[in-house]
Amino acid sequence: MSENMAGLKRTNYCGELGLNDAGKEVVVCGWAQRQRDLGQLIFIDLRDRTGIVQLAFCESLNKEVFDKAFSVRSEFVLCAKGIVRERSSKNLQIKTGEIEIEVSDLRILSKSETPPFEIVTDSNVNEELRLKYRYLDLRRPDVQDKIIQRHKIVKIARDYFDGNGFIEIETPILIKSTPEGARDYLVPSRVFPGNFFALPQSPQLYKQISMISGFDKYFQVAKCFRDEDLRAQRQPEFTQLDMEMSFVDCEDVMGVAEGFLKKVYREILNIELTTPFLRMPYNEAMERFGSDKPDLRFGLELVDLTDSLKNTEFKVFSGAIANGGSVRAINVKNAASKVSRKEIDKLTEWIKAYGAKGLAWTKLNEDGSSSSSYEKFLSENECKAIRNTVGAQNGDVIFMVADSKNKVVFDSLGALRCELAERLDLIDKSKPNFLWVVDFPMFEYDEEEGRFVAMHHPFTHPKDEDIEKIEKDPAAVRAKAYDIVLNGNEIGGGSIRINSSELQEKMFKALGFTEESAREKFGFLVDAFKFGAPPHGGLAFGLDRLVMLMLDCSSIRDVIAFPKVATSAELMSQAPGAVDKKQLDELKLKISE
RNA sequence: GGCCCGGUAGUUCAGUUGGUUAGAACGCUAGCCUGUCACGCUAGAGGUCGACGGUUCGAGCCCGUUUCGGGUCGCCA
Repeated sequence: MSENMAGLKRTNYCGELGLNDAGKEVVVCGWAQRQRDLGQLIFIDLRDRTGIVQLAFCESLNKEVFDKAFSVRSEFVLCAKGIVRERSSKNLQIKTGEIEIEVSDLRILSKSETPPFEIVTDSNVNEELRLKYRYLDLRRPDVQDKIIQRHKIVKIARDYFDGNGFIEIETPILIKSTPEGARDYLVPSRVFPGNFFALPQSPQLYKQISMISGFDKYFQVAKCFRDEDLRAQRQPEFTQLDMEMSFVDCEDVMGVAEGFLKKVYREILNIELTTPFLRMPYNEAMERFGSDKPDLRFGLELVDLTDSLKNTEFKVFSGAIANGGSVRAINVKNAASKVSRKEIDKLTEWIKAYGAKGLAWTKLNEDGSSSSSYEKFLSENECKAIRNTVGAQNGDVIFMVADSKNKVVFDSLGALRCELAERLDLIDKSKPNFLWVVDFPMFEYDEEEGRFVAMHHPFTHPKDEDIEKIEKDPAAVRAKAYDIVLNGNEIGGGSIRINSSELQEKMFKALGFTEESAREKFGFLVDAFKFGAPPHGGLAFGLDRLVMLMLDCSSIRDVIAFPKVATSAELMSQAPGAVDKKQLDELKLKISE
């Protein structure tokens, strides 16, 4: 039978004891990390969230307690009372290694089966098993530490925003579905059979409404939900640090966000960030890096070869250009000896995932010889022009993509750029690289829907000078939107919002909403705009992603206590699960076979 | 939905060209041990090779299907 703690009260955490405590009687609680039985002497390492302390048991001193210690196994929950003693043989590798506790009273509060994996730092265990036994995985100090760091980051966020006059407002989790954007998680209504709530993809509309209500500065640690497929950096259920401010423009919001990052980096990582961060227009980011979230820790910039190649006989290039596309290249310095022909062939296959039909390349060897996939189809002048334009010298490798869609050229070369930098170890990982991408296009054309859709969301304010183009030339309208990028990862984004019902209606029209559908979906917001809406704007950080990058993790699952796997199932609780027929009946739902 | 990768003792892995009884380390169990701290020594237990089907005299290995997990494209206003 397990024992209780009657008469004992914890006095100290394990990891906090030291030489200063020598001679004191203490009570500690925790899990048995390991028991070492030396015959007439037993040591137990006791672990709690602060660290480990050694308990010592001597058969000749206290036979009853010694016998109890003999029976202790890994992960038993113990409570021990004893005197802190300076050790005769110290272990300076652990924080509490100068002392031990000579135990006079030991309680086995709970026994444990042998755990399916050892509870140690840096254990290399299959993630599926770790997630099934997440409660054990979370006992591992390194795993636990990430969750504690996350707590500290959230605490800093609350303090920072509170200190700057923001008010935390909880917005609803059961809301109305708005089928723009990501797929909603739906919750059936019992009271209104056939009707559904949606879980919020973000608190967007409510935080805007709270501006209209006069709260002026809003903040929330907000759970958000998107029923889309997962990625290493994406969970269906995630947390945003969400904020909104009134009477501001872009720079004000970005300044507040920078202030937060500065504070959190200083307090968590002891890194002093230099603000303001670089601002880069979207068009420049795409042209130079093929990405709206470029990683600026390395070069490998894209070079536009369209002018040199528009008249070439080689139809792969000239055809792409004639159909409205482009030919662009990356020149990789001194890579000829590091990138084999076989690897290039693999990259050619790899890049097809991004829509590229192929990967053209030229390898300029150190000895002046060269090989190329395309030069034989080009004139000597064209070959020279390419080499000159990209600035290639002996030892370099040129990669090129041609496509009639610029999006394909940018996406594929943008991805190739990052892949090559990773493979060739060109990334300066010594410090974090922050960047604002600004001046996003207001609209992008959706071929499937056959209409323009909002790139950010339909409440984004266009740049004032572009408002007149909304009807005539929607593709040229830029938005007062900004994304914050860290090391090539989007960690947040926001915008100044529309605050006039006239402009909002104009936007809905440009997006192809009929008056009725706009009213049906967002009528309450349009109505609210009619009653004195201040100019306002805001931003949301993807908290999970920010924490992941700050703690140098490769998966977002590492910084979420109970994450979901690729199928969006949760392996520990086995969610989602079937429900009783009675529950379905109450909801007037039937599961079709 | 597409493509790629993976699944062998509790764990991490090895397993040759398809060939006798599938191995190692750690963990676990028992015994011994008074200063260990990744304690040590001795002995032992532990396997549906993810599942199903096929090829074969013979399958952990080859083929097909499937399941679970990872990565990625689509998707993610």
